[in-house]
Amino acid sequence: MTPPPTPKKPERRTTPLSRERIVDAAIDLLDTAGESGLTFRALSERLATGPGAIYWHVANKSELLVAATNRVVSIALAAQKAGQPGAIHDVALGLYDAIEKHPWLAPQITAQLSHNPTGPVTILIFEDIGRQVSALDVPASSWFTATTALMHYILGAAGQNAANLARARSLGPDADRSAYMDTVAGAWKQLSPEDYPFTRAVAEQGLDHDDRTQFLAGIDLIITGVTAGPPTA
Amino acid sequence: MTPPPTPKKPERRTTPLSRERIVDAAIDLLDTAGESGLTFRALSERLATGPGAIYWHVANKSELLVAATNRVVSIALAAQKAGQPGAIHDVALGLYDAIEKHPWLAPQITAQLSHNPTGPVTILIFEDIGRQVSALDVPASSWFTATTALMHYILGAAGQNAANLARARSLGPDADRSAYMDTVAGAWKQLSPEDYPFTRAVAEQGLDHDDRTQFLAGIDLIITGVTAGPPTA
DNA sequence: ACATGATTGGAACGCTGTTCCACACTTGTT
DNA sequence: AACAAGTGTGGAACAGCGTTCCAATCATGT
Repeated sequence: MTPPPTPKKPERRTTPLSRERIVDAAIDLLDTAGESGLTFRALSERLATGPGAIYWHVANKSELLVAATNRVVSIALAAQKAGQPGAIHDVALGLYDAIEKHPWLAPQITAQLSHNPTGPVTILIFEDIGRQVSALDVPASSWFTATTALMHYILGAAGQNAANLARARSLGPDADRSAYMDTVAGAWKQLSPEDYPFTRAVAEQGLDHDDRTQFLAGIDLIITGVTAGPPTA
Repeated sequence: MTPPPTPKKPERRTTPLSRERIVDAAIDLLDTAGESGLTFRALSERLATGPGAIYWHVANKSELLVAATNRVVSIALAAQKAGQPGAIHDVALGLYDAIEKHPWLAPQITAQLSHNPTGPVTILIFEDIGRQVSALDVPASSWFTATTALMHYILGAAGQNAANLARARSLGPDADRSAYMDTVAGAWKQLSPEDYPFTRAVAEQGLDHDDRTQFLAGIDLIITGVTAGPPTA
């Protein structure tokens, strides 16, 4: 509605290269080209600049990865209501879906849990899961254990699922997760019955083909443990 | 007792550079110099050879990491007896100790769970944990969920603990885990009570200073969930 | 004594994250 | 209107990485 040709603000240039734009491009690159696809040269090209310019806005690659992770996690956890029944499912599925959409996320989060336990990503997730745990009817003494157990299960299982999906897709666009799980079960059935009786037995009974149901079963298992048996603190 | 100078077997040369020796050196390098310390050049130097020679015995770095992981995990899980009460604790602590001794192990295992779900490391761990689960008095339908939950918790929690330990050591040789946990709790107490009520509450009540007890509490929590509440399959 | 094939180790290639610096552009002051 | 200052840019250059290549060496069968 106001298109005079360069009036007062000549608009520095087309899209002036901000930290936000860099993080956006980084996330896009990670999603499309994978973890190893994020390089400063590829990023430069996509942003139509040189590698040096990026370093004006971002200290190094590590900080860039933290920022990208933080952004995605924040969005995933943004819309949560506390205290409601099934609220843990919402938080868990929020992370689950984010990790499925961004397969690089799970390794990144676990790496940041290790390298920076007081960092924003760590606290964001811990707080969000923990809030649902504290709404459960359990003594405060088991909060930490319960939250930790849930967090590790969510990140591990969701990461595993995302990896399975990515692998299934790489085997051909027609093959879905279901077909891929059959492949895995098939491989497991080849194992020696003497050395690997359990894995074979599980393979025989068939792997679950509904990933979300399987994931939530694990969540419920832990919740059951939390509410059923605090061993008298 | 038999020191004739080079009798029949002149002994090719001092230590002829086998795949086993390479893996040994790699593990040593990972333990002492960390994940980023394992390079083919450092490895060459330690083995008194060139980078090219290593490639005769090992296809690439990825395969070398798989072999190193496999070796350490195999040893950690070697002495396990099935079916005994508390056997899950033994398996869990076996992995826990191995990860504490080799801080690079947890990230490696989770990466291999993703990249190669039918690989030896994956199956080794899954089988060993699962065997203890199947000895529990639960229906076979919950075996997969229970084993998965335990596996992810063990790897996540043990990895976190190892990272904490490494971090504590890097802050000074006198500081132990206990002092480090106080540091973390201190940082958490600085958080805004409005945005992070749960994390603050947990920090106030103090973090557990006995890492193994804390770890086993999580294991027991999951086991309780497994035995108490299969929600009527 | 020779030929063969299994090993070795150093040089070289392409890639990475990162640093450096000469250049443009915007802005505030005269 | 002209200039100084400082913010932002982008391309060149560096060290180090995994990996490949190949001429030289060793152990061995003939």
